[in-house]
Amino acid sequence: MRPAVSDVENPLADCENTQALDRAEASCRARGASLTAIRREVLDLLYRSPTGVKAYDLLARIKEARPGASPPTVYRALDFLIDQGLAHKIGRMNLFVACRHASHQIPSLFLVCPKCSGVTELQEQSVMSALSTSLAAAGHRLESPEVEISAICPKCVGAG
Amino acid sequence: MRPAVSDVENPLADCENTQALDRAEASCRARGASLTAIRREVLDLLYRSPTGVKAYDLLARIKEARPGASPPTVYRALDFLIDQGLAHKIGRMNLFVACRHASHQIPSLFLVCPKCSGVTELQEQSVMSALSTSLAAAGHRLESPEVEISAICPKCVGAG
DNA sequence: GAATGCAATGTTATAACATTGCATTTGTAC
DNA sequence: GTACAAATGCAATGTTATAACATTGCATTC
Repeated sequence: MRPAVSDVENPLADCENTQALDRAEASCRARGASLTAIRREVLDLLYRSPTGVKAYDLLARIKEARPGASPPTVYRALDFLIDQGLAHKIGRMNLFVACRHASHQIPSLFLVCPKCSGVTELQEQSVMSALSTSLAAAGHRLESPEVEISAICPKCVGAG
Repeated sequence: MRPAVSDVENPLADCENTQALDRAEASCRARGASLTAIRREVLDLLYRSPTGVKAYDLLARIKEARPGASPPTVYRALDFLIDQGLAHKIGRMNLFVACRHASHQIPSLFLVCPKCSGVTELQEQSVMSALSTSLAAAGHRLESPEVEISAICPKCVGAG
């Protein structure tokens, strides 16, 4: 199966993550919220798992540094990050992913690969405007900026 | 909250359901599969719950007639119905719905209301073609004919 | 500097959702 | 009627998520 968390040491990526974490911290503060140590650690783990990670895998990783961590520890952090627009939940797969897009003016598509469980975030104006129009016509209103779609990823398409 | 299962007696609907069940049985047989009693009962319960129903609510209903029923009883039936294209699972809500469209040549949108958990199935050519184009451009291939979207339903939009 | 308020976290337990594995029965082809 | 596959019964377990309550740490007020 897929690794729970990116397993390659990569100092360059670490550096990018630190910057992203600092930006996230600033944007939380700007909203009067605080990216505490736990939340920052969870977000860091999400950044290191670009194709999504499960809550209990996160818990296992968090426990390495914080042996007392329990399910609520990670679920609270995840709820916070989702509230802050820093992460998304992929309902179909019970998978959590960091949001790579600074702000969600445009709703995102999440392509979930049913073969490898990988998640790709995509922003497509054309799809979203067609969607908005159809929803409005049906009397519905798009609520969440997250639309999940099962789609086989390029790697798995190739693998057959 | 919403009722687990449609609670109004309605002989007319019963009749429609019987016809739909018979059609479903025929289409299974045509594919070399068999819509057994349990599966038929589960599908019947799905038909009576147009906005979706949870697996353990189904289990409770099934147990009324079959006291020995257990989680695998309903999950196996649901898996079968999904394989046969007679039902869908809404991952975000752990909700199951009957499919109202005879065949899924066209993928369906499932509008899941985050307020009342109701599910509406919608077929929109324009959205789906925009989606197919974008996915193809990104190297992905739509796998499941089911696309779930969180959207507030007309009733809840009105309720504010 | 004690008391208060409050957000975050710790801790335990349990609810809710889903699957595995294996024994038994049923249906059906030969 | 034997043999085989499909379906079901059943118990246990695995997985995901939340409830309920206690504690900590820090800022503010008195």
